[in-house]
Amino acid sequence: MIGDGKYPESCRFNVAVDCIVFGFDDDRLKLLLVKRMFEPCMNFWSLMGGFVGSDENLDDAAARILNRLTGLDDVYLEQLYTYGEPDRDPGGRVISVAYYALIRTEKLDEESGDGYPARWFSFDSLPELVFDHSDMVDKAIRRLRRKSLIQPVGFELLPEKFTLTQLQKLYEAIHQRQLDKRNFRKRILSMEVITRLDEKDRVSSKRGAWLYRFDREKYDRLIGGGDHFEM
Amino acid sequence: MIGDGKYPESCRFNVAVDCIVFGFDDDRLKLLLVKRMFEPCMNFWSLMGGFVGSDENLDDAAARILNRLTGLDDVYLEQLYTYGEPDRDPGGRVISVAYYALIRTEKLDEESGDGYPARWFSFDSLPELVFDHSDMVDKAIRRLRRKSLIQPVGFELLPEKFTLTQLQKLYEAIHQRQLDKRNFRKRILSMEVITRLDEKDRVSSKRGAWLYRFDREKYDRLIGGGDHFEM
DNA sequence: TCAAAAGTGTTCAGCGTACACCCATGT
DNA sequence: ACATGGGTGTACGCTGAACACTTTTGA
Repeated sequence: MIGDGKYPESCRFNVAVDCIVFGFDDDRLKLLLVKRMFEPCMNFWSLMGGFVGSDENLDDAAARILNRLTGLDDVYLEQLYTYGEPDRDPGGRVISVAYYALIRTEKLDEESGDGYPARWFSFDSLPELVFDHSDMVDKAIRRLRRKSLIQPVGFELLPEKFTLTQLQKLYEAIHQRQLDKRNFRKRILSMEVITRLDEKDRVSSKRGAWLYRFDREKYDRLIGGGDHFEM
Repeated sequence: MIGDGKYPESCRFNVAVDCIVFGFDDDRLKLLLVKRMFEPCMNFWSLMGGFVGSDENLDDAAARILNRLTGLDDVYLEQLYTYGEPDRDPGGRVISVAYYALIRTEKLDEESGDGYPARWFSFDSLPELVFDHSDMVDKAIRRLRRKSLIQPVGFELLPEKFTLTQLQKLYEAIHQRQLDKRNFRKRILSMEVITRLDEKDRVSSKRGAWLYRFDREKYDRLIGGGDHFEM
C-alpha cells in the first residue's frame, strides 16, 4: 500500500514506462510514435508511455500502455533499461523504465485501424523525440541487433507466413547492412526453427517463393540449449 | 521538484537501488551482503540497498550506497534490471533498480577494514536472501558470465598485478567450469589487453609466475572496435 | 629426488564468408 | 524473348577445442 508510513514520504517518485515499439513493413524497420497531447512538450513526437499504477507490476504496466495505444495484446515485450536523471522530464521528476516491443505491423493495421493516435516512422528517418527518448531508442536498436545475432528474434516482426527473402530483408533492415543470400539461407535453415509450408507466395515474384512458418517448439529447444562455450 | 502537481500524486513510489557486489578471493567468486538492521526482515541477509534521493540520478545513488556500506569509490557499476512487483517488499511498495558491481576484495579489506557491516559470502554457498534479491543475484551472475565471454571483465576483480593462473581461476569461478590452461592463455594473450611485467609472483609456486597488468588503453581500443559480424 | 605449479604447440573439425550461375514464370 | 526475383554449392581461412610433456625450484 502507498503511504503506509514505513518508508520515507520525502523521496517518492512518479514511475513511468516508455515503450520502444519496432515494426517492419515495406522492407524497412519502423518505430511507432505518438504525438504528445499534453504538456510538457505537447505536440512533439514521443515514445508511448504512461505511469505505473499503484498495484501493477512493470511488465503489466508496459502491456497495458501498449494496449491502450494500439489495441494489441500478447505483444513481445522486454525490459530494456531504467532512466532516472533528475531533470530528464521538465514536467517533474519521473523515473522511466523503458521496454521494447516487437509487433507485426499488419496486426496494427487490421485490428486497431484508426482511432489510435500512433504513427509508424521509418527507423532511419525519425523525428526529434522528447526528453531522453532518443537515448532509449538507441539502446533498443543495439539490443535488438545483438539479440538478433543469437536468437531468431525477427519472427515477432513478420507475418505468420513469410518468405526467406522477407526474412532476409528484415535482418538487413535491423543491421543496416546487405547480406549474402546464400549464406543467410544456409544459416537460417541450419538453425532449424522454421518450417517450409506447401504454399508459395506469388505476390512479389512470378515464379513464387516458398512460405515458411516459425516453429516455436524447436525455437524453445534452441534457446534452452544455449550457453555453450569453452572460454 | 517533487510535488509540483503536474503529475499524479496518487502513484508515487519509493524507488530503491540494490547492489549485487561481486568479489574474488581464495579462488572463489564472492558476494558482499549485509545484515538488515531494520524491519521488515531485520537480521536477514540482504543485498546492499537504499532509496534514491530526490535530486540524484540512479548511477549516483548506486555509487553512494556502495560507498556508504564499503567506503569504496570508483567502483565498476552497471545497471542490471528493475524490479517492480507490487508486493516484492512487505514493508511497502518499492521499485528497485538493481546494479551490479565488481570490486577487488583486497581493497575492501585494506581501505575500509571493519566498521562496515558487510560480509563476503562464497557465491556457491549463499544464505537465503530477503525479498526478490535471489532473483537479482541470479540475473547478475548470468550477465557477468555473458559479459566475460566478450570482454575481459574480470580485471575489476583482481589485484592490479596478477598471474595468468589467477586470472584463469577467476574465469573458472565465474563460469563454474574447468578451463584448459593452454587454450585459456592463448585466448587471453591474443586479446592483447594485458602486459607482462618484469616481475614474478613467488607466493604460490617455487618457480614463480609472471605477473601481468591490465592495459586499459588497449582494452578501450578493443571495445570500440566491437560489433563485427555478417548477419 | 620429488612434489608442485608454470609454461608451451599441434591437430582437427566446424563455421563464417566470399563468390556466380541456372530456374520458373508472367508479360 | 526477356525481365524479375527465387533458388542453389564450393572453397578457404579462422577459431574453438582437445590433448601431454618439460621446466624450475624449494623442501
